[in-house]
Amino acid sequence: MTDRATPPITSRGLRTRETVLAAARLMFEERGFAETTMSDIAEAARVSHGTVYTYFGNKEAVLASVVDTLARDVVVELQVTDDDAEDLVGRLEVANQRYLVAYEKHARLLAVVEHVATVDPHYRVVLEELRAGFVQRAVRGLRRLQRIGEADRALDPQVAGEALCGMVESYARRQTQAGRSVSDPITLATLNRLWAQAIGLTRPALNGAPR
Amino acid sequence: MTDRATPPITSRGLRTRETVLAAARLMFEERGFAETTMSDIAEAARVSHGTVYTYFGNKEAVLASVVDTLARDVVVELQVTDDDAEDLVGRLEVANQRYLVAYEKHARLLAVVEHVATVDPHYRVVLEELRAGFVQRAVRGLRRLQRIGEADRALDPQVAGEALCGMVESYARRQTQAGRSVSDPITLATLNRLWAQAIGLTRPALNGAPR
Amino acid sequence: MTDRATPPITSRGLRTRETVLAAARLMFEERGFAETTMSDIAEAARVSHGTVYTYFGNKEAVLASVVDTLARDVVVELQVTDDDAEDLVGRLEVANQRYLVAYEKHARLLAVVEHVATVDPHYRVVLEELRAGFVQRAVRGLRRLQRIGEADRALDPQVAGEALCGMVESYARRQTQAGRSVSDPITLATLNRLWAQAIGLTRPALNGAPR
Amino acid sequence: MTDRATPPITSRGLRTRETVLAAARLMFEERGFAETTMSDIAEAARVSHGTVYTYFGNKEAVLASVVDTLARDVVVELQVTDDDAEDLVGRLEVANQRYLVAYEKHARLLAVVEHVATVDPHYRVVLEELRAGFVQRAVRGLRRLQRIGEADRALDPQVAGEALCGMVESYARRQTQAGRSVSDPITLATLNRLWAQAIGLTRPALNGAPR
DNA sequence: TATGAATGAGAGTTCATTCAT
DNA sequence: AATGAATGAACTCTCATTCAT
Repeated sequence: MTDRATPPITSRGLRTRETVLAAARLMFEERGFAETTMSDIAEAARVSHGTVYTYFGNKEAVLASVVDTLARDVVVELQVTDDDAEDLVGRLEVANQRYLVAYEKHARLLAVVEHVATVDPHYRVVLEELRAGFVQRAVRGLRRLQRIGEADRALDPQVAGEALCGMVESYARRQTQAGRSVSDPITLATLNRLWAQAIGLTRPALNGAPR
Repeated sequence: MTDRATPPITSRGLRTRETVLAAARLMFEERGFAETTMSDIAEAARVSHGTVYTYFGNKEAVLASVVDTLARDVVVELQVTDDDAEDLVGRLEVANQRYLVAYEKHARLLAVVEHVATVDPHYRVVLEELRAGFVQRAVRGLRRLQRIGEADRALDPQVAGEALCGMVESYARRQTQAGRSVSDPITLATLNRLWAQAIGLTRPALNGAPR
Repeated sequence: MTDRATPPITSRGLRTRETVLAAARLMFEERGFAETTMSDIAEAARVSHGTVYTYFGNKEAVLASVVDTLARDVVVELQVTDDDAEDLVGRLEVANQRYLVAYEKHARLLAVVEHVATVDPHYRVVLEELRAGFVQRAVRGLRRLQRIGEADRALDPQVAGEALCGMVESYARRQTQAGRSVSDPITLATLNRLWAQAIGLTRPALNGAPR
Repeated sequence: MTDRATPPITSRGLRTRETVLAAARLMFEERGFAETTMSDIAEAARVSHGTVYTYFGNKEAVLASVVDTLARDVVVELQVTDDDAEDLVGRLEVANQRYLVAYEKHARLLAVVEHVATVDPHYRVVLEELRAGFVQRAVRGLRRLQRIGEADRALDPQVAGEALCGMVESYARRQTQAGRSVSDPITLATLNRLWAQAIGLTRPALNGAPR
């Protein structure tokens, strides 16, 4: 009941904590949360059973920490610099590429989070936030294009933004699950073209055909 | 060792089996497979603990049966009649609507299947097959439109088909998870329009703007 | 609790009872008592689950009935007629042969009884009685031979009788367990010769060497 | 799946393991293997339910360990030193005594092993090996006596050896089961005399009559 | 008489968590 | 800080037995 986990003070403790965290992530990815035991984690980290409890109050806390790290990483990886803020299409393409790469990297852990999210609302929020950056950029980009008359004004930007981000994510998920890579240029080009045409991007802005 | 579970013979047995199956589906949807206990199922079905084992050899077998029923239902629900085979866009719209409705109905169970699929390859196949009908229809439709010059020939039909189906599924998933309905006409119209424009459908074939 | 088992009245009932009994014996022999389930018995008898309870109040009662039949059979099989009552050695040889044959026939069930006897004293008595006939004949025979000066008078007839019967039973058990037959003439001859020499039977009474 | 039972490292763990093992032996002896529950063992060892699983992967493993200990003990207890290797009869008498004492000590556990051996061939081998030493000594002894003309050459030494060892074991079993001791000098003397006479040992080698 | 559905006590086993060292 | 022993609640599954038909 009492939270017996204390933050590590010595550098040795810090190292151990990191080791456990890394091991936990690996195991969660490999087996899912419910199917991973604390022993699995301890074994993978090559520490004793009880050591995990030195740093984490319980199994839930381990997951929370793993997901926390994930969230931090993803935010960084999806960052699109503001250079060349006017090239909206170019920014979209960069964002999509970043997204595909990041998704591929974290796909297995994301699947775990998605599963626990069906039971624990906290993780629903986390997922929401992870996606928010990607979606909001898309929605805002679409709005701007509609305003300057370069995108189909008949589309609800929120619905369209979410749907198109979903398209990319969904494709990434499917490919990743099937063990196929998703960061190849052809896939990227096709998705970009679908996206651009879907929002009715007027021709001049469009790059050449994929392949 | 031996499969102690026998199919019911009397109508009473049949009724009980159905009750258990329905209860199991509810519990799996609510808590996921690993998090549901056999007692949960028995309680929900208002039968004794052991009765579940009268009809299902073990927990896995219950899931298998639940998913089997799901698969049967989905196939029927996604069926698009061959009437008006020439109106490709109309057929696409019908298919999308069917899909959204079916997805909404089965979303929670599908999430469960998706989770167990990460561990058990058998369920990967099941999911694959569930999606196959929807995706193949999309891919074939796109190919036909490309051939008659009414869709963008620069697109890889397989990638595009999968991506667009993914777009619809993804949208449905997100909305459903957030507790929002997905079968309203505006959402449908927007998704249809995105789809149509994405594949570069020439204007005449396109219905009016959504809203 | 209430003894729901009623003795069968119709001939059809009698037949069913016999079928169940035979099936039970087979299963007990094959798996032992604890490892045999009522379903095993029902299945082997090709009757329904509940039918067993029509004739036997519970699992214990089935075993009791099986063992009862066994006891009756064994008594008959070990019977040595009183013809030629004077040829003591001949009678011994006949008794030994009878015993070996009977043991081989019932070995597997006897092993079961021996096991339950470790827990249930009732079966200890049953085993005692099964052996009693064989042992008593040996003891009485030895006493008579000692009296007429044809056997070693230094032996305690009770100990010797039990030990020699044990020798035969033990040999039968071992051979049977190893899947070897025990009713061949060489084995019999060797055991007879050991027995005869052990009690110091004076030469004239002894038959020739085995082989 | 994985063998969660690890050998103890600390002396405390070692002590606990021994306690559990001893308790298990007691319970197996008292009730047999199938009839003993893991809770019985835990209770008898005064440890918690789960502690048994700390040291033994499952119930089978507990039995295996108990039997392993038994086998080691028996080998030591049956050892007959090679002193006075020429006094064959003396050695036989020592071997018999050792055997009776050892049998009495382990009778109940042996009965358990004999029962599981009917189902698990591994234990058949174990029993075979336990007896092998005793039987082989007898067979070899008899062969040597036959060669030097001091034993009945008409006997098949293998059959005779097995039968006579069986006689001793059988007697020990019966007496032990009936709750009587077996290590008294009269029993021993009688068995020795029966054995000696059975193999036709010529008089000079024979010690005086029992009693 | 016979059937098969239903029951529930109880078995083996797992594993998150606590504790003594 | 780290270890490994110990715990016990909770789980899956079995099976003797009862009951309605």
